[in-house]
Amino acid sequence: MPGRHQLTELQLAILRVIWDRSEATVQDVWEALHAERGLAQTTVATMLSRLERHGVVTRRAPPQSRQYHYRAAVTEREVQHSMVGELTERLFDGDVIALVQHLLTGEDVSPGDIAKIRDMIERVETNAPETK
Amino acid sequence: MPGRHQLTELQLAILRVIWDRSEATVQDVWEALHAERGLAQTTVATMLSRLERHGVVTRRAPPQSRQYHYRAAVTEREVQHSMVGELTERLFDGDVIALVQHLLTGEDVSPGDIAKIRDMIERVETNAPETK
DNA sequence: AACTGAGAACTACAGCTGTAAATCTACGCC
DNA sequence: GGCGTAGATTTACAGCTGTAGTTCTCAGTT
Repeated sequence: MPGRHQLTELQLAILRVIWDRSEATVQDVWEALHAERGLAQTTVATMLSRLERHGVVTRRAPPQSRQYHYRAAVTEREVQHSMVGELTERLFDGDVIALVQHLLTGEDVSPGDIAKIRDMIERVETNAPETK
Repeated sequence: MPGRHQLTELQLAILRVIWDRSEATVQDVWEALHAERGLAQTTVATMLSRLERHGVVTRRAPPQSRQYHYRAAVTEREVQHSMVGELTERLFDGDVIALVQHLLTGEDVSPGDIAKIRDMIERVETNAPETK
């Protein structure tokens, strides 16, 4: 039952590692990130502790070892939802349509993308035609 | 020629006041915000100074008074673009389509909204039919 | 039982935001 | 020309992130 999450770049990178393998140790996360970012293990450990304090991840030590295993307490979808929601609120006054319009009229979508979106809409409309 | 902007809620609120009237004093911003947020004038002043330091706004004192007038150095559209871009990068690995899909399949868009988006797409496709 | 090493926990610190009190400064008035 | 005051500037501080060194602890090895 997570509320609003505003996660930073690094926090997301760490979470992504955990999501990918559904459970990870400090070692695992460090191995996955240190090539790109050159972080120290203690940095990763600190971050994971804080994320736990914030209820974003949970941890537990398996019987034989005292090495903690971290699991996500929030799904990627939940995080996406709350972060996109927050951005929409802040930047478009909560108007999702305005956000979509921004995307469509921006220079980041190619005509091909537009076509894809059109198809997506078609699918959504036929699958959920509860237009009542 | 502004680069990446990651603005916070308060910073955006302040900018929005400036955008709305194209030029604003500390007083103006304070008047617009203190009802909602109960900020002190000095708080607003501090924020505006820092925004100026970051190049997000500029200021100038008109001849007769030495009360600064602040103007935005970035447009709302630029900010939207860079913030949405950043979010897309972080959360959807830069895949705009994935973001749109997230929006379409989430519970925030009603069937009516979907229809609006369909219309928008139609307009975009006919206006810019460079599908070559 | 003492020793060591791996991993966890604690401590530290700079830079940022939000918040605002305290202080400086210069213009217009008596 | 001194003085009040409006507004700007300076100073302050807590809480957060990113970053990491230092220290503690316990389990297994001689």
